[in-house]
Amino acid sequence: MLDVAALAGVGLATVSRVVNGKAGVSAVTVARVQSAIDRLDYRHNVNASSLRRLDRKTATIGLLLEDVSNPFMSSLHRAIEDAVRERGMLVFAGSCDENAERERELISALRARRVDGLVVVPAAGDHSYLLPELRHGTAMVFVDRPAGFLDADAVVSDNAGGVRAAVTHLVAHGHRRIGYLGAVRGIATASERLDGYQQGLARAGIALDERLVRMELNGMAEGEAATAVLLAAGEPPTAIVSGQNFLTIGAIKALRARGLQRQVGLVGFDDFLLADLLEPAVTVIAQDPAELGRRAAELLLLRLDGDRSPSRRIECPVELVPRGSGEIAA
Amino acid sequence: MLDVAALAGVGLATVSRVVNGKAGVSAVTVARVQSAIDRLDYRHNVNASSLRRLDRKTATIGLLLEDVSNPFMSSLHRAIEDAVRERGMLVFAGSCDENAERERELISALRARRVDGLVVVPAAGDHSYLLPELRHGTAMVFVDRPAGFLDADAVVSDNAGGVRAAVTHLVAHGHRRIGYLGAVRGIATASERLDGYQQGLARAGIALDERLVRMELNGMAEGEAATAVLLAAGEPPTAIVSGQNFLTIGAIKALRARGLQRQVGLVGFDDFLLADLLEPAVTVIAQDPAELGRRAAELLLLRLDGDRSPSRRIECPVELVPRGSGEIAA
DNA sequence: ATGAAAGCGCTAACAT
DNA sequence: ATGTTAGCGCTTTCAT
Repeated sequence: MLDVAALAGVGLATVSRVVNGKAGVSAVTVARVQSAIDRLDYRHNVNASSLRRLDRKTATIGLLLEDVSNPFMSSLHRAIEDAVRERGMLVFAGSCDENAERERELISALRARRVDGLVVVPAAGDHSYLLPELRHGTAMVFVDRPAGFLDADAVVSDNAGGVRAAVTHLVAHGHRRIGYLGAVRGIATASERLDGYQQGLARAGIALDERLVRMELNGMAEGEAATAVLLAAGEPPTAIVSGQNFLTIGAIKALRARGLQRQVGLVGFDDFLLADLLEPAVTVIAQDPAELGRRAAELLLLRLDGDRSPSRRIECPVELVPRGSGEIAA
Repeated sequence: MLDVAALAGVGLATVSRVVNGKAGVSAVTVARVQSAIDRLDYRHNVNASSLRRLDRKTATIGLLLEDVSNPFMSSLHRAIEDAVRERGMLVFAGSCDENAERERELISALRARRVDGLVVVPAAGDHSYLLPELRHGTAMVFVDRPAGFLDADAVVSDNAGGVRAAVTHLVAHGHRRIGYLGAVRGIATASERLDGYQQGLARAGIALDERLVRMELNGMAEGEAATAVLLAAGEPPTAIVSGQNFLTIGAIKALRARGLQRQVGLVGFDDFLLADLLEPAVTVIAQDPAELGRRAAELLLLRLDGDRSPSRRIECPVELVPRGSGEIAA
């Protein structure tokens, strides 16, 4: 910057004004500085800038996902990127893998880089350790699940409602023995969805049969194995609700392996690519990850603009998409 | 940091030494400083640190993808994240959407944050504008495609070889009229794959029929439409090779719509989730995005460690995965 | 409209 | 083993 000032024959402050697009510089001076910038291939140092500037802003946010390569998470990612891009902000992305320690490490690294805000898909556990950070003024929004033991903004899907609708849908097709596959209870979404299952049964006046419920499942293989167990039981379910997309795919594999994909009903939480091209096509409760991301980014930007109102919880609707697998009669 | 020094009753430099884990501080002093850090909830400022430090390193890299939410790209992302995580580095991720201008904007923003290195899936076009940056010492590796008009490290798949193998495979199943669906020629992978198609035909002694080739396709819908055109022609192809995963899915839809999915052979470039559960299951030429990412990160870290040797080009093998759609006889 | 100088949080050189 | 000081690139007073 000093070089630019020297070449343009102006003072340091003037270059700073030009670089930051501030008023109070004559057009000729701007042009001179601009050409010096171009000639020297000068690149503004945002880090140094934020160090000195009053608001301390780095125009940078941190995004913590369960896994950047998970399709649901990466759709969230894209929506958030697009939303903050307009403000010239860049996003640090990281994967926590549902690991609380990894989450803390990443947040610590992000803090050290002085990100303006944080969008977090929280791992299970206690997030009260973020209270000082929150109070300090770092904008923070949780997505997909609320933070544990921390009063902070959250944007989530209507998990219970979605699964409730799925159960009701299957009941309407004559099913009474409906199995359920769920992820680790510690994850808020998993326990809310299980609640929805129980509510759905209750509304239909069906007693809960614990033997039809498999929780703590993680990934396709475990979904497949759990489905196999359900199907092998004395009184197997006539339909299954799966609480997560990889579990759904596992369930499909198990059904296929037994030639039961057209006999046993199936509704999965989360839409996925090609669900409509499988046979039968898969009925799902579709979340809208892009919408979740947009709303989260919107809230974050509000906070960054100084909004200090009480924390908000936004619940996005989900949609049951009938495609075939959920319309198999009992 | 000044506060920490005051509370611990030591000098600034000593706190810096402790924070950076440098030798030459007595165990007691370290403990005292550490406890002051904890008490004050002090967080090191990496930006300020890099400003003053000799090597200027920010422990940060930039990753430019076509789209962070594209499954192939996000797998790359994850592999790179994992590789640099061990060094305590964070990654800025961004989507260029095959848009050269967007790429420049992002790179400019990353430069302004003084990233140590760049991993880029380049949009079509001229990348010589990065030469000053490269010379200046920013580590830079291109993945999936080489940079245009810039001599820089690149990690790519064997695109031509993969499509050649696909054609040979179809020929072995009796096909002579093989259609091809490809993306925009400006993208290196698209033109290399088209080359592979022509090579495969040439090796089989089959004359190229331009009417069987559809290029400049973008996305599922265009893939479907192009397939429809091929199938509606006077002498339709008995098999199709698709040069990209979304085009493949489009082709499947078109075949299904005409009930031809068991008559017309299909091999797609890029594996995708559920390709094995479709009927018929889809034969693909599988790339290994995680391996591409690992190799790219490896190269980048070498450069970051000061390697100034001539630029390297690493080509990763691809694998033809026969699943059914590619084994339909002519 | 412009410039000079102070100082953001830190590391490195030089003290001791 | 530890402290003092200069200065990284920048923005912000406060001058003029």
